[in-house]
Amino acid sequence: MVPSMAATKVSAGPGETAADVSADVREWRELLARHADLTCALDRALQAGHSLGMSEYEVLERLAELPEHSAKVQTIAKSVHLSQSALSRVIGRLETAGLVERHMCPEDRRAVNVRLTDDGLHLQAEAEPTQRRVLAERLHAPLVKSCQPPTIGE
Amino acid sequence: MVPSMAATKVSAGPGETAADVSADVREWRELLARHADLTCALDRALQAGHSLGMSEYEVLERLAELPEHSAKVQTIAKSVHLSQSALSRVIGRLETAGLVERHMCPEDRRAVNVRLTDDGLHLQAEAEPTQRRVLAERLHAPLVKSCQPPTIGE
DNA sequence: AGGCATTAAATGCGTTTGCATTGAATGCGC
DNA sequence: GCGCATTCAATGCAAACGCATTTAATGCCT
Repeated sequence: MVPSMAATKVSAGPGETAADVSADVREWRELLARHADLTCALDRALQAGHSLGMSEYEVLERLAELPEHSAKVQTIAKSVHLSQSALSRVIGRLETAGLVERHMCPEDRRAVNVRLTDDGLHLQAEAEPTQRRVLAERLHAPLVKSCQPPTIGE
Repeated sequence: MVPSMAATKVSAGPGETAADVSADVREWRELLARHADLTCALDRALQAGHSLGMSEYEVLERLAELPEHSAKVQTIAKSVHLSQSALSRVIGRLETAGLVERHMCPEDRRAVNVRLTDDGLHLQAEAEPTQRRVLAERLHAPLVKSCQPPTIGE
């Protein structure tokens, strides 16, 4: 081994053994597993119940949290884990669905203001309990690696 | 404030207020942020240093962990967060790159054994320190939401 | 043995994503 | 005022994913 010597911050003391390293790996794998489980379950629940994808819901949620229910694309981009281009398209889909409106920003004509419509606000309010329920069910539940397609029999 | 409160099972009494619920949401957002940060950083590091995507690396890693460096597709599928079809294609790419070989399984001719080649084993061994380094750097680091494209100037 | 549900892996297809680029608007320096 | 680098959002494009389907091999049941 001894690949690149200094692994960033040196862990003080004798901690830097293989045990610690694989502790990182184990933690990373748990994170991956939890993320996959929740992502999958949330996406299914939101899609089935409200015809929304996770990314779409996330944008609606951020807007709903603001008092004015409106923000510039660039602002939304900072609180959502999507590339600028992907966000632009998500907003496009939401607009097509009538859930948000795009308005030109008067102070900076490059920017675009995205505002929740009444429909959008309603839909977010409807979908929120679904999200909360899934989170409550699975965020701390033991991992079972079950995220098959709807399991047609159910 | 009441941090360890069991949120999963129904909270008896008046506990089920917005505070508890949004604790779930906060935790979920942190998970999302951490996942995005690590996924992005790992993908970049693996791609830049070894021309590997995260999914490819994950499969190589799983195989490298086995004493025989070989497993059925179906077995790999259980330890990796990919759909069966996505996994099939990842293996296809790895095969094209000469990192694994596909062999028909003699006992069950439907199944396919995937075996690490020497090249694959080497590459995994090379890439592992990269992965570990990124994990050590970012798994517990404060979140900064920085995952722009390579920031060309650097 | 013959038929039928089941399981394994691969593939067609549509969707979503990110990178790179484009086109427009801004603002800073001169 | 006039360029020129910068910033914002949208779009072309290719990569990767998941779902549904397909093809092949099994196993069971009669």
